[in-house]
Amino acid sequence: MPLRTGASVGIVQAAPRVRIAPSPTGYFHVGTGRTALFNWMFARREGGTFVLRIEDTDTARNRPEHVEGILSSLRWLGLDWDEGPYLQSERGELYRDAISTLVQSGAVYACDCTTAQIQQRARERGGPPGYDGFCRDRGLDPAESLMLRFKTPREGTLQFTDLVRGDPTFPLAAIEDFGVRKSNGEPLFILANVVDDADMAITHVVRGEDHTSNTPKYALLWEALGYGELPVFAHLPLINNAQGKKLSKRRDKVAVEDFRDDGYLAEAMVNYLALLGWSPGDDREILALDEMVEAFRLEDVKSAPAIFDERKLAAVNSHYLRNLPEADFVERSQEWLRSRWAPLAPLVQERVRTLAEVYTMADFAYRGEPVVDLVEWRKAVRKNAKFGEVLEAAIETLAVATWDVEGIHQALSSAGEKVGVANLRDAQAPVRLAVMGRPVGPPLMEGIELLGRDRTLSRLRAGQVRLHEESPTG
RNA sequence: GGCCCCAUCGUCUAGUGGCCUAGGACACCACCCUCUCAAGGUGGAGGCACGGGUUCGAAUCCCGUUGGGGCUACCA
Repeated sequence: MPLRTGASVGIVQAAPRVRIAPSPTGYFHVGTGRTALFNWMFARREGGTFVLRIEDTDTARNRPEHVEGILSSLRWLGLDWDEGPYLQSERGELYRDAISTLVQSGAVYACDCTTAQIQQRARERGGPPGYDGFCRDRGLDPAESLMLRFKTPREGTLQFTDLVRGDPTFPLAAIEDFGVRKSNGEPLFILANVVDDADMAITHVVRGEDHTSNTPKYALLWEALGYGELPVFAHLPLINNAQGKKLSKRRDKVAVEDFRDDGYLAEAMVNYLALLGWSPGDDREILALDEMVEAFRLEDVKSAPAIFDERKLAAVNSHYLRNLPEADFVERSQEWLRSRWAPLAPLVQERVRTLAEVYTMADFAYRGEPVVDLVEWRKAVRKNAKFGEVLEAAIETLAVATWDVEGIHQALSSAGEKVGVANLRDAQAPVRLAVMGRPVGPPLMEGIELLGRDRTLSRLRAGQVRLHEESPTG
């Protein structure tokens, strides 16, 4: 049970405890990075504790190896945590206890509705989508393998303290009977989240604005569990793309590790992220970590969303790069070069005759666009009547391929079959030329895997354009 | 649709009723410096979404309109 001295004693304000609670999705979102940064700055500024908790309750989706990606991204950014990582997957007992408390007090009830049934009823009702409380009074046995839902009050309002956006008020009637436990017995996000925040004595919940509407549910659960005084909230504005939509993996570059791989310095990344939604209140734009900590106040965080502008990030980055002592610059650029080279080296070892040849076998991985050997390109086009068709088919199959050597191999094979080329080699030559620019080089599949889907596809498309330009009509 | 939130140059922001002829940064343009390109320096263009109030005075307070975003899962 958390103890908050500040309110009751009124003299000693307890040191705040904050947390970052990412879920292992396979990459570390820049928005999560910024949330982590703000939590971290707040904790450091106030002499508080920064807790790392991995929210991996969804066993069907989370992969344990993804946790390492979270840790390494946090370390790269320089955001050291004081406690954790705590894994929710190892804290099941806590959630089960909380659930049985809720069952005993009658705060929750069992529900056997399927999603389809819920939607069906909503349609017939003609009203808003969402759960209608159908099972509330059916008295289903909560001991069964059924989903458990929280009995949300049907009237009244609920308000909570939010340091960045005033104190939002929600009408309780708008909050449906949300689920707290899956039918397989696993806790749902909101339950685990609340139980852990209480157990870890979190005093300030600093998270993205996308959680604002979860907060009433959070508060309801918190109260039902008898946890006492609610934490203070701070919902940070979201980071949007140029279209004004929240950054998503599907359309945008969002993974912290992608920025690292593209050659951004961690200190530049942190500096830029800090300035998204916050400013020290004066005209300073370039700030060292300790200067940011010194000036940081949650109350100064803006409540309007910000658009992520990579050009400005690049400007901040170039500033840091220029100001590096020469020896550091040498060291860090070498380190970056090496990280790209390491996975490639074993692939070219048995092909090069001199170390100098390493360069021409590897440059495709370093350049934005490959250096295309036009003599070889034309020769290959002449020899293969289906050159263009192969590129076309490869774009289609690679766009949806599983991104590993096996998946890429399958994609290229089926592309070859689709256009009816005699053997796999004929299907590969055009792809290799388009992607690597040369007829020889590292193994195609491995090279493509390393390059990544986006760059591979854009090179194939560039290849199609080149094909047209190279062969005027006739 | 319902609920919540937001609104200063293209973008990130300063601004919390008079210091605002709205400041800075990125991007853009011009010039200077310069063996090139950068970097650096100087200057320029560019904004308070709209309409009502409140006030001696509104970017700042209130209301409305418009526009935008988030949430609305047995994901987190």
